[in-house]
Amino acid sequence: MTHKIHSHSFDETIEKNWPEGVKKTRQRIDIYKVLYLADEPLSAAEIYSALNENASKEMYAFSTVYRNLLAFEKAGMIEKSVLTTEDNAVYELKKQTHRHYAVCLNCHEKFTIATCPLHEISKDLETTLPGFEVTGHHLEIYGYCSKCKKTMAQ
Amino acid sequence: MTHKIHSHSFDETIEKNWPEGVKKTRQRIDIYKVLYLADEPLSAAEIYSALNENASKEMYAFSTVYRNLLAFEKAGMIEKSVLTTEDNAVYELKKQTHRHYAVCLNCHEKFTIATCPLHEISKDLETTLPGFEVTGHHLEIYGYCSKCKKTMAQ
DNA sequence: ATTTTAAATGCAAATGATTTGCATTTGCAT
DNA sequence: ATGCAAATGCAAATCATTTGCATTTAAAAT
Repeated sequence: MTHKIHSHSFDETIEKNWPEGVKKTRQRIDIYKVLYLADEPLSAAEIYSALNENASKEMYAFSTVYRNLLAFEKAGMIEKSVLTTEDNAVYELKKQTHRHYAVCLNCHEKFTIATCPLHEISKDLETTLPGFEVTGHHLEIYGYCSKCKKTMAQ
Repeated sequence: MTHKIHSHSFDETIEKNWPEGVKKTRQRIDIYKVLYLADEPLSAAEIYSALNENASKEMYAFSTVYRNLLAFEKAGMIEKSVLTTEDNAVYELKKQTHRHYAVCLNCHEKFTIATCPLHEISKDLETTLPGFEVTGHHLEIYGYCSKCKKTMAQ
């Protein structure tokens, strides 16, 4: 996370997606990069750890992480969601592609779901709720994975 | 919520849906009844208020509400969910029919969505995740309602 | 390049939801 | 009726998240 080492596509991404009104600070760029490099939604604590993991840098405050996640969310850069099985929120960059998960209520393992139902739903919404502007959605399927079903049956 | 006055269909419901292993206590029956009478998911605080609203009865403890919601959830009697826009969980009885909402990120108003995509998704799941037993799901669409869009544009 | 200023940061303390330890009470099986 | 494991009530603990305030900093204005 030394921000002097930029991957080519990170520079492009940040260039394209950083909104006008959002002041660029060292900590914001680093938080953005943590989210950019993550392959799944991260909690504030995970982002905080990722930032402060590297002993060679100064530490960032927890409040800074939270305040900037809020700022990013308001600016439409990220999406926040809360899983039923977890007691904290998770955050991810808004991307064209996204995934949904089936979550095991027992072991909390997440299994990726192939389909995303947004498109059909949003069609219906246009007629049902005229004027409502959809900016995101969240789908979570829960139940028990095959492994846990066996364990719990015993 | 005086539990001596039972509506006919509440008695039937509780009779049919109360699982074997769950001990019936006064407080559990009252909590169940609050959920039964509610027309939308309730937070623990709302359930607590509904229980203790009536000055003529003894008070129930907050911990009792939480512990029993957990017990109900484990027993498959209720469903817990956390909305992105709220900072607390909400609970509702597991019923055949259920609704999803479009939530306004600004005013937090909830608009009912006509469609429920569970059926198509669960078909896909059977092939994608053999062995995973779906017990519930949660869909949330978010964005901005027409009223807030106007307000925020100014 | 330097000054200016509103916004961002760090820290510690506050908040709010939820959980837990423990002594007491209560379903319900014997 | 009796006994015991499970449920309750209360207060204190926990955990995620938010906030107040003094200090620093990005970036606009000079």
